[in-house]
Amino acid sequence: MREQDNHFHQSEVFSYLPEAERVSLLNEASHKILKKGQYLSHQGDVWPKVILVVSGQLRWVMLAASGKEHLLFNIDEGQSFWAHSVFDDEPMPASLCAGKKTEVLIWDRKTVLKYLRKYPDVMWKTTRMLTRIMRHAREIIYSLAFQPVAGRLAALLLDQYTDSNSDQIERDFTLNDLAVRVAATPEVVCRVLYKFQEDGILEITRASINIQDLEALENAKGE
Amino acid sequence: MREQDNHFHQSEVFSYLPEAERVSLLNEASHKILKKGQYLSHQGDVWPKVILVVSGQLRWVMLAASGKEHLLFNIDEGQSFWAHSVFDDEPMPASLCAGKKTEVLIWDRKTVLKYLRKYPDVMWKTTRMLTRIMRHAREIIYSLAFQPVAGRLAALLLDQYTDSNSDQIERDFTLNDLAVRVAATPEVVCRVLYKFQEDGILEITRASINIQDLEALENAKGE
DNA sequence: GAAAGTCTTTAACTAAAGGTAAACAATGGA
DNA sequence: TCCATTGTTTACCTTTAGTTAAAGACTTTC
Repeated sequence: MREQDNHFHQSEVFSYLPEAERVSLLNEASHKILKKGQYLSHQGDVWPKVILVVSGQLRWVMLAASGKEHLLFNIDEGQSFWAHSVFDDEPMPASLCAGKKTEVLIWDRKTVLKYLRKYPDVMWKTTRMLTRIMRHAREIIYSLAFQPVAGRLAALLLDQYTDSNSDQIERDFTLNDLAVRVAATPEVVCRVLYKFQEDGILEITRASINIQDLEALENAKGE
Repeated sequence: MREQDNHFHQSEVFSYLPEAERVSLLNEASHKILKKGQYLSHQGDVWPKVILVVSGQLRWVMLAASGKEHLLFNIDEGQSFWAHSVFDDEPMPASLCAGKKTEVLIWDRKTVLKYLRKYPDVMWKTTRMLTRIMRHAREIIYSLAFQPVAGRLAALLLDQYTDSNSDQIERDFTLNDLAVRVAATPEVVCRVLYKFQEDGILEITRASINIQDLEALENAKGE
């Protein structure tokens, strides 16, 4: 087992397949490298694929008619994603776009099903994965319906903070990146960030954001 | 086959089971009658059940810490619902509450799985159902992120309109019922409705809402 | 290193939505 | 019938968010 294949062997559903089958399925994957900003699939396409991000990051982005966009979640290194069309043959409800240079493995539905059909218990694991995504969608709806921008932004910062392990957050994202995640504009995000600084919750420089008062930030998040 | 069991035999996943199995599964259902406003399950409970609404209506309602609520969708007569806990044993992300007097059939996870396990292709149908719900959640997120209250309300009215077949909508719902669905307040809903009337899109009386200009309403909905 | 472009920050203004309160209509019991 | 309750409507005010514009900081490219 090659080291770079670990992500695959430990992935959410496939890890439950017997090893021999896993190896065989891995051999049937096609391989693609995306440049930053390149699209893997477009909203509206019927695209019955299963993917695994080997390195880099994909973004699951919803596009509005007006041209605005809303980033629902990232698919990071090691994570897999089962396209909606796999299950119902309908067009995709959002687009997959590389956030940086990204390497992915791709399988067709029929390839994956060929393996899953033999293992009903593994097949059943896909329902757990879909439920996880539904729960995530629920959180997004909750925060849009009940939380003002400040609350959603606080939640997002706390997310970043838990990923890194210091209370300093590197600013390797733009204000627009944040805005697209909390369904707001860069100007509003900027204003809210400086409001947090005024309240002693954050300290902002051009290179980083420091969390000064974790408890207050949790509080701003609500609940 | 009794007439009142038709809903079950034609339901989203179970209809794919062989008839003998279906009859047997139906016999294992427990039966419950809910009064209007009564809860079948509460947000936060682990509740691994599958249900079918025989008559009446259940509401899938999200509760905020503040006490506000947001109605995500209704489960109407003949529709089934697979609780999240069935798939992942985690607490339910919202509550089920009867919108009127409602009769439901209820199965435990283990009962349903006993049957499904024998039919992997039927089991796979659950993924299609979960995907349908995910797509619905996506629409809700879309409208919260990109549409103002007026757009969401227009979409909801058009929904009601397509259900009835006249361009008159009976007002058998309160302003609060509407507000809870579009994540707003009754006062704002009222204001928007009368704004629509001003624009010649609707005609409002205390008993009904008339659609005067369908195209303009479609337009207000966006896209 | 200069120029062009992108990103950040601030301000002033506008629009949208929520909160509160009060008047009014309809409904359902007692 | 009257009263209490619930739902509707309107007005006024506050808060929140979006728009526009402009200046400054940083990056990239030539």
